[in-house]
Amino acid sequence: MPEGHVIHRLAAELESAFGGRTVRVTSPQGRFHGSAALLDGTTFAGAEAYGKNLFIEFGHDLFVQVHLGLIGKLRWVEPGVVQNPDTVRLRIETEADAVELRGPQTCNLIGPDELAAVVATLGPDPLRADADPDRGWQRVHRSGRTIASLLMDQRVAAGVGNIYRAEVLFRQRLNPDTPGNELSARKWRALWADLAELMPYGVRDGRIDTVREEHTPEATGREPRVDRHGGEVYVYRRAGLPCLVCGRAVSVREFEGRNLYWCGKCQRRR
DNA sequence: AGCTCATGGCGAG
DNA sequence: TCGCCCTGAGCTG
Repeated sequence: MPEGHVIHRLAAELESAFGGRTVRVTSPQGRFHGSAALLDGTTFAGAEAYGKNLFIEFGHDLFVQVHLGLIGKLRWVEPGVVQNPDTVRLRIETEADAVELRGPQTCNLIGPDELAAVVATLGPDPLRADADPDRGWQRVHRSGRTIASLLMDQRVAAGVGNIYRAEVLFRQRLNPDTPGNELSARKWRALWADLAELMPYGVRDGRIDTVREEHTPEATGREPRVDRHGGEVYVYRRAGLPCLVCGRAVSVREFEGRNLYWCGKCQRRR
């Protein structure tokens, strides 16, 4: 379940559990064994998120780059016993806390130069204080690609994924097919400001909530999405259900290999 | 028990 | 644009 908010939340949790402590580092699965052996017994120096990338520093200038991809998970577990070791790529633990990494797209031991190179490929991250939204705009306003495509491009806004894309486009009442070069600077700024407002809630709560008070299913009498867990959203995975604002059935279509959700009535305007 | 899908991203063609 | 990688939850049978 990884969009940027999850990664930032994990970075903070890792810091608070392991910061400054000597840690056990292993790869029960074996696929990261060589690197884990190098890190075992070192000091956990810090963890930081850039978009969907997590960088964990051990000792001095030894970084593990983690990217969860679509199915990867980093979970807190009981210290001591390892369940299903065959899928645990990386495990970090002290006497008090343990965390396990399964199914990551990336888990690499890198140095500061490689870290800088990865960060250089990323656009501004709405969750970072050092983000410069204008870097994203430079790409958007020169592009004939649609805003739906551009928002999934990590060079435009690092950390945004399929849920935040759908939700922020809905909240801004923006048609997903609007070409970047037809978007006004004002609309881009509003889009960015909305992401910068929404995503910290995701970090704080560990779930994505985007629905304003007056539009909740309780307030409107309309169905929430069927998923049992997860936050309250306007359109993501609500295809066929009535739009929480206008009542029209929410649309879905496959776009660039992913499901794109939107309301054909609220988001008519480009 | 098996199948499908998922909040990503890459490389081949 | 497609296939592929990694895992596990939530279905179906």
